[in-house]
Amino acid sequence: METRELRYFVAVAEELHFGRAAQRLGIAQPPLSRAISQLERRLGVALLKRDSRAVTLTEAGAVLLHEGRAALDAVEAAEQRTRRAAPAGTGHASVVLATKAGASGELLAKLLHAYAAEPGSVDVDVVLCGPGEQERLLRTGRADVAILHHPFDDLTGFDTEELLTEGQVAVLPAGHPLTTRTSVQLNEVTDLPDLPLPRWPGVDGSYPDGPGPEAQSHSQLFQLAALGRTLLVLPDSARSQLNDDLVAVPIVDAPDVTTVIAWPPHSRSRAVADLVRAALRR
Amino acid sequence: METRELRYFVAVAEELHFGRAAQRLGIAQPPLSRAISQLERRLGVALLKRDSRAVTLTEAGAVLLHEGRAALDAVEAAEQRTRRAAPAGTGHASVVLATKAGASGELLAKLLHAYAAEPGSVDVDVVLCGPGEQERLLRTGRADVAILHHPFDDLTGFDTEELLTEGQVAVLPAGHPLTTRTSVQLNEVTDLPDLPLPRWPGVDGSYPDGPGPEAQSHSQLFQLAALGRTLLVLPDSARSQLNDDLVAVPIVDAPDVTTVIAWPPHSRSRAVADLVRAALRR
DNA sequence: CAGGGACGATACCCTGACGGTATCGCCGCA
DNA sequence: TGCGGCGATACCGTCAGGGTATCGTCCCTG
Repeated sequence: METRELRYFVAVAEELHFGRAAQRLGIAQPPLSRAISQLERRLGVALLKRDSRAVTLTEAGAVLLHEGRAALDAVEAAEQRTRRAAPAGTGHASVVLATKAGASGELLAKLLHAYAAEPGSVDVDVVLCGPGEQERLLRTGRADVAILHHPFDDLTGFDTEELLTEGQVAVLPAGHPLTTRTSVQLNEVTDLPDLPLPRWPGVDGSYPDGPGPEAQSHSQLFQLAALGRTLLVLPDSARSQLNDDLVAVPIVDAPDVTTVIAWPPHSRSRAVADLVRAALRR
Repeated sequence: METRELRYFVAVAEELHFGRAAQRLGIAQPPLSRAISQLERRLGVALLKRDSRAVTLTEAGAVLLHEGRAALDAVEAAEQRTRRAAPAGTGHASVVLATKAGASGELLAKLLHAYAAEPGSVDVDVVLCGPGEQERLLRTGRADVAILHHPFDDLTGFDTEELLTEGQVAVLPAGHPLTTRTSVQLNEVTDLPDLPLPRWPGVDGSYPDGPGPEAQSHSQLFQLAALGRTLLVLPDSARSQLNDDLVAVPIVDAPDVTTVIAWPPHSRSRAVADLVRAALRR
């Protein structure tokens, strides 16, 4: 099976529409139809059910969508990591570490400091990205190692080491009635009609529907929270970034957030291993 | 990057010889040369160093060999699992379980029995294979779940659950001087010139070099051991398969063998999950 | 030192896979 | 009953990728 076929199938399986998929792939619809039916013939399995008016996945199609995405990620990772591999001595080697912008700042600083002190340490390219994006970077080889947050990020398929477990706090504007409390319950804050949760752009840049305000950065978030336009639920360590306008109240029943350092299980990079070791010794 | 290019590169990287690689791929040498240099141009990285007389991998080439193998495995796994996915109700679904022939027989029987008793259990295709082969089957999607043995099999990239940890024994012909001992040390048995370790065929069917006899099956192994032609080092549980001609003596300093059940981390199969649960409840 | 052989690169040709346009067939809907 | 949306089919052109022949280089050897 060629990656081209996989890409074609994944596009159709995601769009469930040959025309749109073809457009997304930058080709015409007929060759796409042909490629898919040829793939089905070669596999000997129906992948899509085309009854008039709607395209749906068969059982096998769902499997191929799932496994195919993983395979495409692996191929892309091979390509990216090869591209980044320094051509034997030329140029300086480096590691790419992906982390959520604005999260675990102190921990990260300590980690980088500890690693830099190691003998034989190389440059660390820190990539700050939006929530959930680190996982993608790691799976597609654009990053070598990442700081992830359980249970928000999907850790399946990665090797991980736990760095920190903490509770979560509700961030409220100073003066809000609940700020007099020493702790709150999750349902007390998530149901507040005047303080909806903010909305972040997805990978495609569009925003999910909902009542909350749209935000693109952490500074925007904090500003919106200070203005009483949104509620933030953040890990405990984020308190250090709050100013006087904002008050953090622990949420007693919110799930604990575990910060982990993660890397692809087959990684052979010494730099990654050293980074992980430094992180654990921190 | 297309899988064809990856396959070509992996072949050359493994053979370190364009002619042989081309032969293995069933194409002529010139198109292979072209494909590789084109790949290098597109990646912008040198993958191979061709100084006269020898082809060697560059740093980047080593990365692509490693990551590329993983990617090819993932693509093949996608293909195999899709092919095996029952076309929505047609035919009976089944799981493929790979295990080393002759190992952990009792444990396996209990596991299968426990699983079969579960509500909603499906047929389990048990594939008996040579040592180390299960891992490959699992990585390439020809199996859904496998019984592996730490530290012999490479578990990186799999989710696992431990089932059993045991010591190892030396299997000697009845009457051998060491059979009077209640335990031995590893170096006492591996250095015996009269009892070399047997040799197994590799994946390509050829035998490694060495003094030991060649064997293809477990019954051959036991027969060779009984004839005093070879030494066997096996996990403790293998004692149940020995007859009177053979005596097992515990090796005090041999590493413990852990039997695990392993599956790909992104598996979504309910059957696999049920099997693992049954294995733990066994 | 000349000749041969091993090996990868280059030159050149040819086939067919893949993409494009035009059109069909089917279905749902006004 | 005609129209529009959508996937499949027919047909055609192009170029990517495979084949053969040959070259250039290096090493080995007589």
